[in-house]
Amino acid sequence: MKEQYDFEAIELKWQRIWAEEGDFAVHEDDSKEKYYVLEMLPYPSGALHLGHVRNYSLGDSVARFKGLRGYNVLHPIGWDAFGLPAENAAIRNKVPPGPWTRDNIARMTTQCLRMGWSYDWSREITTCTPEYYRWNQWFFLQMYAKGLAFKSSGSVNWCEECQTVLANEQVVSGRCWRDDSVVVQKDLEQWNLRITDYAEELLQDLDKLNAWPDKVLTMQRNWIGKSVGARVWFPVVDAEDLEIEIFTTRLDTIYGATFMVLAPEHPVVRNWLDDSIHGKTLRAFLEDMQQQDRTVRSAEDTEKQGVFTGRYALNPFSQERIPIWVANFVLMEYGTGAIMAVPAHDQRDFEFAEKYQLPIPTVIEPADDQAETESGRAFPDYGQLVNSGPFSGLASRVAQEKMAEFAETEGIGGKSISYRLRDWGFSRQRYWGTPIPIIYCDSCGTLPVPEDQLPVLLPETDQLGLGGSPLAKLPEFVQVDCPSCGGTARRETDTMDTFMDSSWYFYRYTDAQIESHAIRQTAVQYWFPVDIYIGGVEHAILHLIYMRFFTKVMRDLGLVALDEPVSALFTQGMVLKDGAKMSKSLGNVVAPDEIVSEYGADTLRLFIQFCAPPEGDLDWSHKGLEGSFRFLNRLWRMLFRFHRQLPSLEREAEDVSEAVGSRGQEHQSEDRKLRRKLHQTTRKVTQDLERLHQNTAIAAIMELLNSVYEYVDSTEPQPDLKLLREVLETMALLVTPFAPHFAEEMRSLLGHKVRLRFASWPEFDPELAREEEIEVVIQVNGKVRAKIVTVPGISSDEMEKLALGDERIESYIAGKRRIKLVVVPGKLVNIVVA
RNA sequence: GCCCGGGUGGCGAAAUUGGCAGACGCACAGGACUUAAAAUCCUGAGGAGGUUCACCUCCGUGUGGGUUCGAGUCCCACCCCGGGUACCA
Repeated sequence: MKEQYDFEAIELKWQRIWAEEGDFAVHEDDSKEKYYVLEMLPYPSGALHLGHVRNYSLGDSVARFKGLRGYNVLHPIGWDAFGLPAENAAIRNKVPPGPWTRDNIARMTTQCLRMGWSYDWSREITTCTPEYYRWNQWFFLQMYAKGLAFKSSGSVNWCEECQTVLANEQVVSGRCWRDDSVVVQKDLEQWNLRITDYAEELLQDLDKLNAWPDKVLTMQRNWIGKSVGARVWFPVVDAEDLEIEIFTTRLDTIYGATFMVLAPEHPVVRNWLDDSIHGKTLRAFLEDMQQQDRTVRSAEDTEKQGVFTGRYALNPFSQERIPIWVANFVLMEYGTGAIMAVPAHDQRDFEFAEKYQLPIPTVIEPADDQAETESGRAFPDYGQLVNSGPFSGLASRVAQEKMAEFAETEGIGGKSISYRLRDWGFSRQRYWGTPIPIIYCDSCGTLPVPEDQLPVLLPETDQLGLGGSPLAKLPEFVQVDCPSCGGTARRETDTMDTFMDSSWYFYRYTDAQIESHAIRQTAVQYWFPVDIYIGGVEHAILHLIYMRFFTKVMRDLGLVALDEPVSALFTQGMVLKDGAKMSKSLGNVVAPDEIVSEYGADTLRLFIQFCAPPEGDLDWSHKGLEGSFRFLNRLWRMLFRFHRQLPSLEREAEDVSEAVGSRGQEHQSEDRKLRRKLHQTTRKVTQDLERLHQNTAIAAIMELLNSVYEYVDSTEPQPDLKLLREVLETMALLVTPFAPHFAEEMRSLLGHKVRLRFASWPEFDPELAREEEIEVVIQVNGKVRAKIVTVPGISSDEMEKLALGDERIESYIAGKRRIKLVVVPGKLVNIVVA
């Protein structure tokens, strides 16, 4: 054993052995309980950053802990390799996306190996390979056949200068990030996936996800945004058969609807643009709206803007003629893209009505016990109906029921449920993604690519310049024989949203090599559900809802027998630098490589898990790394000091009394104290790891090491070597989840011939962990006035007696009247006096 | 704007259920070792004030209120920071 802790030699040595011996390769084994640890797969952006290090070190600590606890652990990794950054890099650096991505993967793989994470690399997947993405295409075809994939018009950010679609990220305050020209909204035919068919189930099944964080459940619930209300058709005056459908959650206010508002994108608006009086202003307004960002447009503090269309509708309840407006604050994506405006009882409608001087009649009055309406504001609460024809006098809730019934019998509407959730806009006018397997034939129409012709290969190209869909510019890709008539046809040139790739990859891990099918069902049956899924909280909505949706689709296709793929979710906090998300554009990325070469992977892994709780954000600072490095060195020195003297493993079974007896009685209390600390620490670390409190688990191990130093000091020159050996043995196991190379080396130095893979997590004895004495706090009027050391299990009566009898307490209560006395068993006495 | 989080010493943080606020670590200070320094080992420490120091008092978990014998923890209002907002992943 060397005196110095040579982390590099140790880490490289064990990484080699783990790989050679295949320590992390797993297979389905019915004799063991399985445990599937999944971390969100990385996007190969270039190099590992500290966010990755944090995520995967946490996952690895869980995987190694569960492995030591006897589970058959599946711990896979792969690459989310399609996406926009590769295309941006291609345009910037003139490197095609394929090679760029593959280079990044190679580099990041090396970095992962250097970190010593326990992945089963034989299951590695890369989503940009035909072996993977052909199954994206296959799934798409199944969904197309079931009507779950469909085309519809959708609006995109369009840059006239580049003649191309921009991602939201590429729009910087309304302008193109490349040439600073104004971005407009443009309608394009787009593929969609019908996630809204599953809206109710996605909402209901959130209740099954007991081991998901509440905040994620809440966010998803709000995202799905179920609202119960009614639909009503408003006939347009002087337009035969034309009716506009609205959705409202406040049918009870319909007599107060004095105008209608349509979203600028509403289809009926297009037909009114030629109106001789209003057409011009209408066209100008719509053009204006094309340049207004959608999130800004709907913001409450955004100035409400609108124009009158020149048309009127008939309020089907009051039979009043009401004007139809178009305005920025109504969105096509929500509800029906049209609202009945009730200015007296909706704040946005109120502001709009005031601005454009529309009538604001009151139809709801507060019930007697409610506050008066505030003037200058809408009254949005429930109350009692007035000026509402036959419904006047009813309470809001009752009126909603009666009015919905009325609408139904009259054939003018009825009860309805609306969701905020929109269908999944699935196509991208980009190159670096999975080609959508669709063929357009002038005579046969839209046709799916026959399954036996999959995959539709993405051609390797560097023709990425500006303008339109890159694939559309590759004739050899576009031209295809029609699978039906054999004539000349065109391929779809849009590619899939990359969220497709990450919606089912975790199934593929269970048999990553299978060529005949997307997944092997027996493998999925064995490994699923995922026992814990660990990833950044920034994925709380999109990825995690698409993934849930996809599982339900797969279930309905008969592929899996699951409603939900993931039983427990852990959302990790972000790694920040100076209070902001680390990103290349901010130039605040910290590279782990330097840290690894200066301190080693174990120190980095240990520190990144020690310095903050895993669910909280971590503002990175180098300070403190030294402390984790010091801890490992301190442990190393203790080992070095005693490793030659420690009783050998072979003699471990021999009688303990021999060793203890020979050193007499004098240090028995120190021995007991250390043994107690050992069992307490094992208990604490075990419990903390079960609830993913890695930071406090590490703190506990540090405390134990401090106790060992104290023990060695106080028992000098005769520490109980048998006990010392037991402590060091246990510590090797306890640090394994955080510093596995160190642990492996430590065990080998202690004489173990078998590696951690064959070891077991230490047990603790609650008897030995029990404290000999406890401290009871005595408060007077809630202030700590004394502390009394006593025995565990003391009764409440005795505690009270001790408290009242304590001389320090006497001066505080003497001559005062006792009002109350609270005893918390084993902990505290509070005497309340006046 | 809307939805979801977070705010505790000089710093990262801890505090399973409402019960001693500040474990553990960093930085700092002092001591031991050393010719010296580094490293190491040991000790100290929330802030203010009093006593002349081993004791005591008050203040203290973003701000202001509230519930409670007792609040970092629960409730109400507000301020600041972060994430998401459907084409970044």
